[in-house]
Amino acid sequence: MSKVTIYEVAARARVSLATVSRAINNPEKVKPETRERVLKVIEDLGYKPNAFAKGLASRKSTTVAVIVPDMSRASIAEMMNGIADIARVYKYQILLHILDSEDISEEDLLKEIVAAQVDGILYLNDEVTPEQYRFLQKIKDDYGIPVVLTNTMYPDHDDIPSVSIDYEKAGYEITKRLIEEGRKNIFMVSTVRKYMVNDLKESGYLRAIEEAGLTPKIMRTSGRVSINTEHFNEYFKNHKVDGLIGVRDSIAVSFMNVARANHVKIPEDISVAGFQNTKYAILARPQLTCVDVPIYDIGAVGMRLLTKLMNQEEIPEPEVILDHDIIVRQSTREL
Amino acid sequence: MSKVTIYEVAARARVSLATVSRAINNPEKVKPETRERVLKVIEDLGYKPNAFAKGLASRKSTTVAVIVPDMSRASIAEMMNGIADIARVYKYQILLHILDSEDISEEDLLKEIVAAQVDGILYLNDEVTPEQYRFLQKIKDDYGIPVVLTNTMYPDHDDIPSVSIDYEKAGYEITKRLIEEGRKNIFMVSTVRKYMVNDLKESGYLRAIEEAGLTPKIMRTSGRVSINTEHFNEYFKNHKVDGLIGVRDSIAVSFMNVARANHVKIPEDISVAGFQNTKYAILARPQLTCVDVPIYDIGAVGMRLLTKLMNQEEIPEPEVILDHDIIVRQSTREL
DNA sequence: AAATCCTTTGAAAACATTTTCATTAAGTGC
DNA sequence: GCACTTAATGAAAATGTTTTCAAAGGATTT
Repeated sequence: MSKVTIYEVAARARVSLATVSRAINNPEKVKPETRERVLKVIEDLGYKPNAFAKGLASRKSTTVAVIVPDMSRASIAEMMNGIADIARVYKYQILLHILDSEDISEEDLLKEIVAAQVDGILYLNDEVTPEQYRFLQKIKDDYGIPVVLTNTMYPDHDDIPSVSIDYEKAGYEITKRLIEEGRKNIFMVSTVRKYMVNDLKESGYLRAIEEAGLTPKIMRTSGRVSINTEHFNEYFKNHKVDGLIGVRDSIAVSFMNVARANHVKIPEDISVAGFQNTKYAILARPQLTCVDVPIYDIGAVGMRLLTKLMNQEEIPEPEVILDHDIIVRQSTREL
Repeated sequence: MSKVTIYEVAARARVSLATVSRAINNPEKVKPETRERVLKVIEDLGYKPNAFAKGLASRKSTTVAVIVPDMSRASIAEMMNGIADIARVYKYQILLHILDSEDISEEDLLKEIVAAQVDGILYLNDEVTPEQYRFLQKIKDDYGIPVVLTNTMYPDHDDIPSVSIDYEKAGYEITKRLIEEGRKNIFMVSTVRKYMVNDLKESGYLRAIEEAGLTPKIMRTSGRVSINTEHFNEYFKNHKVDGLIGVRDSIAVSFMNVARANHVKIPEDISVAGFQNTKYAILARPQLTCVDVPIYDIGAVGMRLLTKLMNQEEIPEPEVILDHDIIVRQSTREL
């Protein structure tokens, strides 16, 4: 059956509770032969310490809260894999919070998380509003719970550590690549809704465009693929375009679909590039050139960073920037 | 600061601990005016009950464990959204376990989950081996923790409730559709690794093929898109094909890519269909005809079912079958 | 041989709730 | 006005650990 407690283990091993607890948590503090005996009994009885009692007594939960906006986004899901792998290594459990589309009651979430007594928080939202940032600071300061941001950053602040790539640089590089191909009318297609990471991509784009003396052209569209088709058809009827960078792979792919339906050749007429290097990029025809974001690693490194913070270890740098690549495929010209 | 306990609330409201507890958990058992007063103090102090103490004393965690094989699979991720939405409604927390690719030590996982004192378990793996099934039965029987399977089922057993669509029927219907288009050489492309759901899809395919007096042709490929290209090129050089059904959208899409690279016209020469109705199906050209699996709903219904089991409510039917649709797009002929 | 220091262990307190049981006060029926 | 029920509350036990403190015993030093 279920409930075998530390009492039974203690009785059977003819030791006190304290010794059983020590045999489990501080093995070096108990005589080897007693330890053996205790562990044998634990094994025989299939004893597993009650997590609540443990958490209550030790004031540690070995649990981290992971807050995500929407699990169906490929980047979020892949980050979860990285987080889970590292969490497993360091024996942390993951309490998952998926934010409700609109009514994100931050106050409630805060309460819930604090009540759950997590040891740390991983915040995966790629948009961090000023309110959200303050709210995370509050958790950190008032409750002493460490927080790590992944795949995003909050400019000019480094009191909350973050793990990301340099999106500005990536935006710059991918734009530069199209410029080097000789493209003159390069659009960046971003989202209507403002995301921090997309702003950074845009900054990088602008820097490259201005450096080259070209005119920046930013179009904003819905994140929804189905709407894009019409939107693109409408918009690009009146705009000259020979290069296009989507802030997400899916945006770039849906643009390619529209372009090809209009008998525009890619990459002969237009070079197209995206961000993220998801399966969409590979399944598309032509295959999509894009910035490869090491999203699994971002999750893994973020989790690792959090474990350090939870153990009060020193961290050398609160803003971790991972390397990115540019994967060149058939949607851009060769140089 | 952090730790405001029930003692402080009790003191401030000039009542006993018991009354505070009741005001929160059994409001009808305390006089309205006392309740008001207590709740006011709770509000003022920002009191939130300690989850560990609560769990320890009440022997309930209001937490469910969700076990998934790999979060980056689109179907898994979308199911999580459904699960999380329902969990939120019923105030359950989600403890996420992502199985490690190969070394799934079921024994350890069992221990971990039982130790975490979860009230229920949602098992999202779309493959359930006999060992895994026994292991789930053990959790259910030995520890009395309810378990629900989603997007899969275990044939000839109904002691563990499941939520899924009728994959056999779906396989039958989509095959029938291609037959009605006049296709004679219809392949099903399945995975090398055996999955229960894929077996069901194959059964349905076989039934339709045999009914029509055609020859069944099942090809097995890796799940990995990158490998498929070569594999397809090789295989279909020597096989006549005018219809193809992929057990996943991504398989169907990668086949279409290969076919079109070989100047095969879709749907004129070959009709192609897939399963799941993911974003891949919409981003592909031609857009993919496929079985629409209500994956969000499967997650949501599974979670709802679990809440009922956790509250010892009667459940009318241990095997819930949700409806599916067939979404006809441009990768198949019109009828 | 005494003093000191480790090592090993156990008793009991602490952790923050829920829940049971008892008590008091108030309401109801006759 | 009395017995009886019901509503509201509090005291204390129960939940299963970890951790502190003290003690006992053995080894080491002087």
